[in-house]
Amino acid sequence: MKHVTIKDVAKRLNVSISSVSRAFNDKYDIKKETKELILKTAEEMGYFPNPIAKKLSQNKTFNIGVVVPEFINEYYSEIIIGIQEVFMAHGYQVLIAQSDEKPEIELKNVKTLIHSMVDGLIIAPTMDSGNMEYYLKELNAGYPIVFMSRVKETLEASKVYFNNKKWAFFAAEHLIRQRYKNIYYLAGYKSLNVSIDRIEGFKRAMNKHKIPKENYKVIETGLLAEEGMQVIEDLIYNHDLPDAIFCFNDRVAMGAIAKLKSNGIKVPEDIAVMGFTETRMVDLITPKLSSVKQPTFDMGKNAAELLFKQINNSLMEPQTIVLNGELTIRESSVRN
Amino acid sequence: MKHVTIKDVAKRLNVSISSVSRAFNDKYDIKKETKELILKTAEEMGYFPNPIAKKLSQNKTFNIGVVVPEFINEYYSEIIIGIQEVFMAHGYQVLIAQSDEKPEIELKNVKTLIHSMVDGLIIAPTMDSGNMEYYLKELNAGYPIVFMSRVKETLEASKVYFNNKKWAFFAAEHLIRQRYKNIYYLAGYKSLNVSIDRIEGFKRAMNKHKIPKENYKVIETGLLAEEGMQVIEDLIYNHDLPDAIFCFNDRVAMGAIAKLKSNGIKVPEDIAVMGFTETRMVDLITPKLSSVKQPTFDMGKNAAELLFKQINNSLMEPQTIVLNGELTIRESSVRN
DNA sequence: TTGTAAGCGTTATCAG
DNA sequence: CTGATAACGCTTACAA
Repeated sequence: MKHVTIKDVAKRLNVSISSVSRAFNDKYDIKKETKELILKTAEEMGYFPNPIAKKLSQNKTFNIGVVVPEFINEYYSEIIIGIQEVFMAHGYQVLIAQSDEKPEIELKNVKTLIHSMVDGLIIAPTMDSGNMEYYLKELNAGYPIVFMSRVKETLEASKVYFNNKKWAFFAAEHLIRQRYKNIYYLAGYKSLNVSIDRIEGFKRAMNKHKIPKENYKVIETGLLAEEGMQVIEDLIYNHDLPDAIFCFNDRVAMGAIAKLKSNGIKVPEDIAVMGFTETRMVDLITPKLSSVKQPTFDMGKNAAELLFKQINNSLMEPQTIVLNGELTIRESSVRN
Repeated sequence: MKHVTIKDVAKRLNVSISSVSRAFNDKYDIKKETKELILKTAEEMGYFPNPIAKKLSQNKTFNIGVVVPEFINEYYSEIIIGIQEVFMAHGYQVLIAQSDEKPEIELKNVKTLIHSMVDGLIIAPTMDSGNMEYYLKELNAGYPIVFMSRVKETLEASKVYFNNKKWAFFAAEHLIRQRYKNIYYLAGYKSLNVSIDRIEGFKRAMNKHKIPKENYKVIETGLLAEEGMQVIEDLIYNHDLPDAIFCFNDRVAMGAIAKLKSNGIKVPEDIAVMGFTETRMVDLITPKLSSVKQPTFDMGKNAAELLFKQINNSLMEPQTIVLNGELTIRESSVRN
């Protein structure tokens, strides 16, 4: 139970604790044999440097904090794995906090992590609340922060995000090319930065292909399957069905498809459906869902690397990384 | 950037640092006014106790480690949320490590966490490898560990798990009551403790209802949808199809359903399907999937509370908590 | 009720 | 190359 300390090792070998310390941190000069002897003995004694003491004396925690809106869905889980991979390789611990999609909880999480003195933060904000100001204040005070995923392009800070405009454009264009004439976009929350970007991409495709304004619509939904269902129910009730639907994410798409099917409307024969942020479910549902895949793992890795550089002051200017994805057409969005 | 310390506060008020310390830890006697004055001044100065220093002097890290097989699927994510809720309320940080279903990585994760001196561990093991011995050695050496989810009932340690036998029995019995005569169980990995228990529950139902041995089968699959698909493909190839299939989890079930459908086999008309470990997808697929819901959140909370007690020595004997679930019959397993 | 001072286990500076 | 020793910021006997 008792932890062997550097002193125990030093005493055993009749060397100073500094020597032992040096043996374990090869940035100092120390004779090779001494070092090997120390390491060997330490090993035998079951000594392992106490990370807490190291943290205190170096005034670093070697912890970083990651704040995500949720990690129930695979999207942020995969991102986190990417982050962990980078930081664990550098001997850091990654503290994960999830905000349950609530800005208040997000702010609390960030404050808790800052109080626990993490060396840096990766934040994937929920909605655009007033929190950003607070984060930027911390950032300007010298706190390393990297923003991720749901961020504005204009944000003056290091950030990593998906090129939502471009890929929403591609997805919408695909539907147009399939000769669908009436296309509705179930757009997530309009207050979400990513939503705004995807709406812009969607509209750009409509304009480029000269789809008349009365032939497309942007409808606000939430992020959940139930909300996709609700919108479809309303559309059915209002006899206002398009021939193609583009959804904010796969969950909304799956909700929409389920509701359409249960009303005897066939996908894609009667109405085509397109998802976004591809999940593992796409191949398992009927029809298989067309969707846009985001490079989640890379997103995490990139954000982590940016933060790591920031922590070590090797990043002078805020840097922005914009990632691209992959559009895979499956059964749900093609003419037979 | 510079952190305000206890000394700064003490100096400002001309009190000793111990007084300041005491003001922040109300377990010592201190005059009420002094305390309030100190707290107020500290607040003004932006002082916040340095957690690292506290950790070092108390020889505790106030960190606990959680090792899960994966957190891509909602199952462990929800469990983690339950754990976090309990420990954050006690001022602990929760370090999460995922083993990618690999025992070697799991062992490495546990060792890393122990080296980083977490005050206790919650381990959800991947497979039954030799790792258990190592964990029990640490446990016996006084290290607080709680095991979770995929554990043997005979394990002599605190543990929290789902009553797999019972609920696999209920699920299988439901299929029998629906008058399905040939029932196959796609059983996950046989080396998984939960698999063994569910197989036992399945067989118990078969025996109770006197289903002849030639009318049921236990087939090893993995944990993934693809593996469910593969098994169905093989069965189709061998002209060996039952009239009902019970699956290790919803993913396997969804894979099975997808493969059956793509071969023109109707669910549940031709073959009924039953899932397990209910996911949010159950209502979104066609047909809606019958499944057994596990209390993930409670599982996390219970494990966390057990560990917390162990850390604080208020738990003398290893304790076992066995949780129950909920069987929901949907479209995939009923006769019309 | 308050202050003094010795830890906690390292790193890092400065001599030697 | 190695050893003493002062930090790091807090808790906690012990004394007053």
